[in-house]
Amino acid sequence: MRKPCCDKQGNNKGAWSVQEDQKLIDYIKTHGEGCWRSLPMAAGLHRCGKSCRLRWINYLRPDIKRGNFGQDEEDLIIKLHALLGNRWSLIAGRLPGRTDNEVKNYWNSHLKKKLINMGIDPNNHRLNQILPRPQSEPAPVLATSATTGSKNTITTSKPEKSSNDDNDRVSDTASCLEDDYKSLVKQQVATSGSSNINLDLTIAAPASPGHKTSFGNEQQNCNWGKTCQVESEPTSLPTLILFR
DNA sequence: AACCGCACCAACCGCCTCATC
DNA sequence: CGATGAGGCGGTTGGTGCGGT
Repeated sequence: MRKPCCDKQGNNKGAWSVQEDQKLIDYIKTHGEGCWRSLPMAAGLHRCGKSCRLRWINYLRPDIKRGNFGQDEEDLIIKLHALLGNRWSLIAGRLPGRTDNEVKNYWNSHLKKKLINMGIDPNNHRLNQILPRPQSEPAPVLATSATTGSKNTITTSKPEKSSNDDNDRVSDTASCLEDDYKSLVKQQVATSGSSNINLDLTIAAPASPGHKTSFGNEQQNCNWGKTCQVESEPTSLPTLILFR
């Protein structure tokens, strides 16, 4: 068993003070990110490196966009969650200025409930058949098969952890869905016009500098490493349907 | 005014992956 | 090639604020 990295006595825990924030900002401005383990001592912080990293990435980074999520961001999160499951860092990488923690919190506190209210299972993005839905509600995302009874519904998101260990990774299904996603992107571009949301699924440096994703580590015999360009006509109707 | 429940979100914890030795 | 360290990720927790009773 490995010892925890933050077991050092005397390290601060809990909320960060303004002074601590300033020390961290000053240090990173001067020396840049990296070497989180040695950063606290160098910066004069009584924190573990992990805590410093989290604080910087989730709160102090200058390019962080704070405030409410826009409707386009919401939609994108839902779509990406359908594709990727709880891969928050990947999803956040598609949302400029948003952090994985923020996306995760927003999902858990807002979007999950929203989907449930719409009669959609947030775990698999499928329509709950028994749940009645007000007529005035907009038609939810849904796979064509969910309403037709076809078995072609693609279950993309990561199900509960207990169900299957393989589901804890970017599934082959997800990579197979890339084409569906391309279609969705194409639709989105056609219907909503310009957007500054980065819909590209390139597995590269995300929106913010220094924010690495783990995608490079998860190529898994697929072409995630390539820029996903919308270049071919969809050969079939996309399984996932846009909200709007 | 006091209490309670809920929602939100910052931060922590444990595990995983990758790099290095 | 296994052991170890560091960084990163996702799940969970705890503090705080707010609205309802």
